[in-house]
Amino acid sequence: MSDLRQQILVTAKILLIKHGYHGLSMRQIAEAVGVSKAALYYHFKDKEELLLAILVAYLDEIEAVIDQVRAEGGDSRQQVLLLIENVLSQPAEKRALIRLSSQEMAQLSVPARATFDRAYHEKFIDKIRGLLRAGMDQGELRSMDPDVATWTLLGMMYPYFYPAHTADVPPPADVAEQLASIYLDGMASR
Amino acid sequence: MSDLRQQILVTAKILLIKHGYHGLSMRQIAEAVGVSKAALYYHFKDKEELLLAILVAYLDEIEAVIDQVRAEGGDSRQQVLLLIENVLSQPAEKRALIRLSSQEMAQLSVPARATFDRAYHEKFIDKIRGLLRAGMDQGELRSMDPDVATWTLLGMMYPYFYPAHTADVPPPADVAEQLASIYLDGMASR
DNA sequence: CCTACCGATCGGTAGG
DNA sequence: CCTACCGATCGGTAGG
Repeated sequence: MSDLRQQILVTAKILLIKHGYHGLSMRQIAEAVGVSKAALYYHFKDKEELLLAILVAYLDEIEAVIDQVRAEGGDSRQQVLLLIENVLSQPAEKRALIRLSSQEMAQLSVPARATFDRAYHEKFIDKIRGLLRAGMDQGELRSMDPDVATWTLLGMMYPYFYPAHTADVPPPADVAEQLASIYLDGMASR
Repeated sequence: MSDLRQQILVTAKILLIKHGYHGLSMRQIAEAVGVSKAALYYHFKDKEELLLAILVAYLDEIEAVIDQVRAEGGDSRQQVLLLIENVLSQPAEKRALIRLSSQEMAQLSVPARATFDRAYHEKFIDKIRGLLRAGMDQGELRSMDPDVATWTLLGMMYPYFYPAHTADVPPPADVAEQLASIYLDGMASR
């Protein structure tokens, strides 16, 4: 992986967060990096491949966060708290990327969307669902549709993936506590 | 309000949901309506004003839904259930617009964003927060930061504002029940 | 003079 | 990786 490729990814990621896929031009990226537009096309087949590289690289980071939470042990309820804390304490830029993943998916071509969707579920959704399902099996969480449980947890964090809420800093730690408290009480086994 | 203006709004709304702001051209809208591009510019100063008109018109619909829920009475916990049921049973197109509102806000110019932001809070966020705060004052909901309570409720519904989840039909009624159950148990007074 | 458009084209920029 | 371009399309506006 060349230095320039890395530099392109870093710069393009920042611009993508600010402008979205269609609002961002290859010309713009090239100028920000300080290279010609052709240089971008040397490293990435087209605009879509560049977007995909940014998003998939980020999915790897998310996966690492989730794996770390699961490895740190504790029961599933502690893991949910830890997950919320870890996700919300990410820098605003990283949280924005989670939102962009689902948001810009619709802009992808059919094959690219299929590729991304697979990684999105494998590295992100399925991992969280696995954590929650384990908690249900252990009787630590109430038994319900694991998909609804997963998307509810993600959804609760979603507002903090928008710039409007973040003001470019992570939300205070007590927001994570409040979210965890609502979710865990709502998901308590009965 | 002329017929053509209405027709433009209806058509542009559908295209906006599919393509997003930057992915949608005035040309495309004009062709879909069956008029010239100049006709669009007769009714709307520019592309941004058209987007704004679509979103603000939809905020009025949301406001009506919330007002209706509050008018139907019942305690705040019943109103939360009713709100979730009503929002999730909206057609996929309407739910997609809620997501677009927050999503495309970032693409607006500074003055346009200020205008929209005011309407967004007045007709949507503040109404829900008012409902929840009333519930807290009555002791029907646990006392906590009303903003966190509001965004948690909205966030839980967010996944169902994405096409990936909706498959163009409303989620089954028991999803609304499950969401309400998690939220209301998590928000139960203690 | 008006409202409600039209066909054609402007200067720039898109992805490649 | 660059310079020099392309076919097409972008948002917006001219005169009538």
